[in-house]
Amino acid sequence: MDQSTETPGDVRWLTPAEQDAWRALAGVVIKLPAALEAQLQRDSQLTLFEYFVLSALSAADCWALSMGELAAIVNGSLSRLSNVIKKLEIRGAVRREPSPDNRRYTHAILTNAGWDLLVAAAPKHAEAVRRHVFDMLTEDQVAQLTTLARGILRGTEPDACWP
Amino acid sequence: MDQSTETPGDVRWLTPAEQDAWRALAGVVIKLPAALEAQLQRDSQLTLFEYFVLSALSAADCWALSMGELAAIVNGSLSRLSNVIKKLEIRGAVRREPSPDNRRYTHAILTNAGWDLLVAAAPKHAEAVRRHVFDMLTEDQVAQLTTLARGILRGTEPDACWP
DNA sequence: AGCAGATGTTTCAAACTTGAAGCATGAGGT
DNA sequence: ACCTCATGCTTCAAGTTTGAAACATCTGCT
Repeated sequence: MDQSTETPGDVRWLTPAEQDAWRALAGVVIKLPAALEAQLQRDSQLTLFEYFVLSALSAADCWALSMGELAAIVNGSLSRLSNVIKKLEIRGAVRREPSPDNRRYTHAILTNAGWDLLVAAAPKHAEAVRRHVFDMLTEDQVAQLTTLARGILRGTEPDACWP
Repeated sequence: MDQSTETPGDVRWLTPAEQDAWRALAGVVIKLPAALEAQLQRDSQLTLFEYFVLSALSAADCWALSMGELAAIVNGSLSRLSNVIKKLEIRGAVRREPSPDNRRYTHAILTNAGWDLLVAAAPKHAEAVRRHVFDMLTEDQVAQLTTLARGILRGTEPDACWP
């Protein structure tokens, strides 16, 4: 409400080169997930988020993770995850049970049916990722992409700064 | 529904290097917009999408664009845009009127108040983009990013292929 | 043991998004 | 001129996401 007191003199605006980069990056950030979602939905009736969830569980010990751990891995809020797990549970792809150690924790556990669903979805999803991303890049560019994206990710993590 | 007839032999899975790149890119695609949204919301009560809308209008001739053009520029569905413009209109940042040429077209037009809102929001938003993205990259990396992102964008555009 | 607070998850209402259906205006054929 | 279809936008219902509050379990203090 009070940003009219901003002193414009000290703003570091983006350079033209940075503006170009930002436009391109913004496009990717919007369109890439949309394209992958569309493919997953069409071929496997899965959301990208649901796919990440199944994928994360399949990589975990005993195919099980607590809701909190899982939410952190798939970058989603706890309440969003809770709803999605509920949906996947109804579909039979996942089951929930309280941790035997500490009954505050709910374990989300991949079922065999969930594994089958993931296995069925994976090939076309991998193809889509390849088509949309890696077919467009040289090997060197893949290495660059990894470095770049990790750099940006580092910049996104520490949110504890106020102007 | 019929992907069980998939022959797994010919799937080009991702290489380990590609998997690394994909994990990093997926992180960026999720977290970067979330971080920018949070800042805009906090400082200017604006969605990233709303910011894009105001920004696109401010760059247009006469501060006006038809709904369809605007939707294409900001990468949103027409119905989403229609709702958002309605909200911005209530807020006084935008006004709508039918095109004089062809009354099927609705022009969304930036108001002075909308311009002020954008100008007030821009400095902190630019700072956020800089902090989250460009402060993490060297000048060379910015150039790489532009090329990479444009490549990926090209891969995302032509969606007219079915397996 | 008993209780205050911390921790992990779920639920609820409000806001948002989506796709389909509806509405309005124009263009093209007869 | 009339009718039909195409085009541009809006609205509606259904589904999703969010943040806050509720709920349940555990921990540590007395």
